[in-house]
Amino acid sequence: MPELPEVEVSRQGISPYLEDHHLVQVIARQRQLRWWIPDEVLAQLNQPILSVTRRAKYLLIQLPLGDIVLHLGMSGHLKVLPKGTPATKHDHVDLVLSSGMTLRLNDTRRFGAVLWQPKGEVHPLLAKLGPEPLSDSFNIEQLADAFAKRSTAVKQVLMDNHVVVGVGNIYANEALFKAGILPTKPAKEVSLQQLEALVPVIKTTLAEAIKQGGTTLKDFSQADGKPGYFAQQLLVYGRGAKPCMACGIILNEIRLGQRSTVFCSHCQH
DNA sequence: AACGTGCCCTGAACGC
DNA sequence: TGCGTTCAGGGCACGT
Repeated sequence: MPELPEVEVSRQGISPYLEDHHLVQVIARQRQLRWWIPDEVLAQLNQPILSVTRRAKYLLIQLPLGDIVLHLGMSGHLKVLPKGTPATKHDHVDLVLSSGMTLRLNDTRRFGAVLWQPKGEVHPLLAKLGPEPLSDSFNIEQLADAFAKRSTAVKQVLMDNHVVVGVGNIYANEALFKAGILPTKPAKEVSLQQLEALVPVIKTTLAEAIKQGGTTLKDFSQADGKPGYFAQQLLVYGRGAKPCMACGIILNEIRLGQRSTVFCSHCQH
């Protein structure tokens, strides 16, 4: 389940193998992903790779004519392997490079995507995304504004990509616990004081996970070099019915918008 | 505009 | 043992 930190660490991991190298071929074994790049575009991708960037959980492989946009979905991960390495189950796409290496997308559940964004255009799926959580445009004023008219549970609003990107279910649970906010609280009822706690919690939690992932990551060219789930300590996620690490009472687990939600009714208000 | 629900997908865990 | 069911989850599409 790549969340934003894992996507960013993947970007850092694959970037040295892609930037300033030439993309010579795209091998598609499985096109039935969530979205698929037009075939006529695939035919023109023999181009140098300028850079690898990230927007939300999308990776952008920048070419002179536009960007290949990858999304890892729920179960996707990337590996860099020598050209010709036999494909295994769920190895759906290869980007073959002039260096003799290949970027390979493996995605068991196929919630991932490969898209194309022509130079100078923003793909419709990326056009309406909210601010990056680690940027200055994600701040207390912006979040207060986004929460102002929303009576939906704050956790669901936080996970809305139009409000802020990259806060998935795990981080939403963790951040709300750390900020002492009840996930079920209507977003518009979150106090200024709580917002002032929440914004820095999100930033530091994500930044710390990226930092840990970056140090965990050794060599993306090894099959096992993918970043696993970071050693970060989860305080509430996956700990329903277990004691709260802060106060010891039993953590509640409910479903909110069909997502597992864990919280402490004593520590969160 | 805001909100709730459905759907895509595989594999693991669980129940009978 | 071998079914069938449920769950996990990002995020868009759609109906109200």
